[in-house]
Amino acid sequence: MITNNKNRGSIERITCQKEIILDYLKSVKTHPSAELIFREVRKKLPRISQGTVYRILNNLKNKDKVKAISVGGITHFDGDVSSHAHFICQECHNIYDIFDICQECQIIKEQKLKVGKIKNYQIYFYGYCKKCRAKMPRLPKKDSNRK
Amino acid sequence: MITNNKNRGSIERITCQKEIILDYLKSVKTHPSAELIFREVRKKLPRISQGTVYRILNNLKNKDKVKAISVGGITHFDGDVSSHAHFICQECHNIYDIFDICQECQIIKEQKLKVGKIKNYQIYFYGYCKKCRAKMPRLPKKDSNRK
DNA sequence: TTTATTATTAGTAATCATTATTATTTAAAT
DNA sequence: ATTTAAATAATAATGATTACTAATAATAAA
Repeated sequence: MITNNKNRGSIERITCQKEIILDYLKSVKTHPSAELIFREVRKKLPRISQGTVYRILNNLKNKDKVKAISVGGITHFDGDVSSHAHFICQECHNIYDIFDICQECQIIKEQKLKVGKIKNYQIYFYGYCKKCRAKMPRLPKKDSNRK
Repeated sequence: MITNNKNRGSIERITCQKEIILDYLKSVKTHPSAELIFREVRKKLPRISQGTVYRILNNLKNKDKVKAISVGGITHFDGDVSSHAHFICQECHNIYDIFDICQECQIIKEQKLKVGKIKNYQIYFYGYCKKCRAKMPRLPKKDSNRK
């Protein structure tokens, strides 16, 4: 029989796993990894599996409900989807939010390039944050061989 | 006995593996992954190992001889270390160079932020390139569940 | 409310890029 | 030529992420 559902194909279901993961990401100012999100969410849902966390995070990302930030091969997630950049400390690996940058760049405002239209963008700044700089007696060696 | 070598600590040796990898990266306009670099370099050095390629690429990156570009969990390398951004096509996954952006942004020019000094940065634009757009009858669905 | 349907999940195994290890090789200093 | 330690090749290990499958549970239909 014919359904009245306007959605073609699969219907999205509301589950508490989705809600708790999104609520957690909206509640924190940090940028947790999937692994950390899994550990935190498991406090509320002890039976949740890692695969579920990864799948839900990917779905949220694809729906632009969260942003993904790649740091040293690990994906971190940001519940704040407003336009902003990130500063990543090469010592403590903390991720800092940088607002007030995107309205300056004409390219970002126009969202157009010769090669194609910009759907999305990511800006990463790297350096040593002031906290870490204060702790350093000298600057670290350039080729530390570490990622 | 005391050495006259100005370098503190380890001495860097010149090897053909390093030279061939860097020459390859300088010669191409594309942005190959470590895996592809390994396959290409092996044509000249059939006995080179993957570990060597990864280590040399990391060293080159740490010495700012090459740039690393992270796309979908895979690290790609760019022999052009001049200031430029990248446009990544979400369909064909090609990486396009975008020049003429960095001189616009005051923050990038000043290299200073409240949180710390900018040593380095990466700008990624995402979208569908014109080539792929021409092939598409309609826009793809948002949540394709693919990375 | 009960039943049927199927999206979603939990648990686990598999994948795959990258890193670590170690014996061997080799560039360069003596 | 000999020495020495940096670099390599080969291989194993790691670890984040994905794939798979049987069980569960959110909706729709009866």
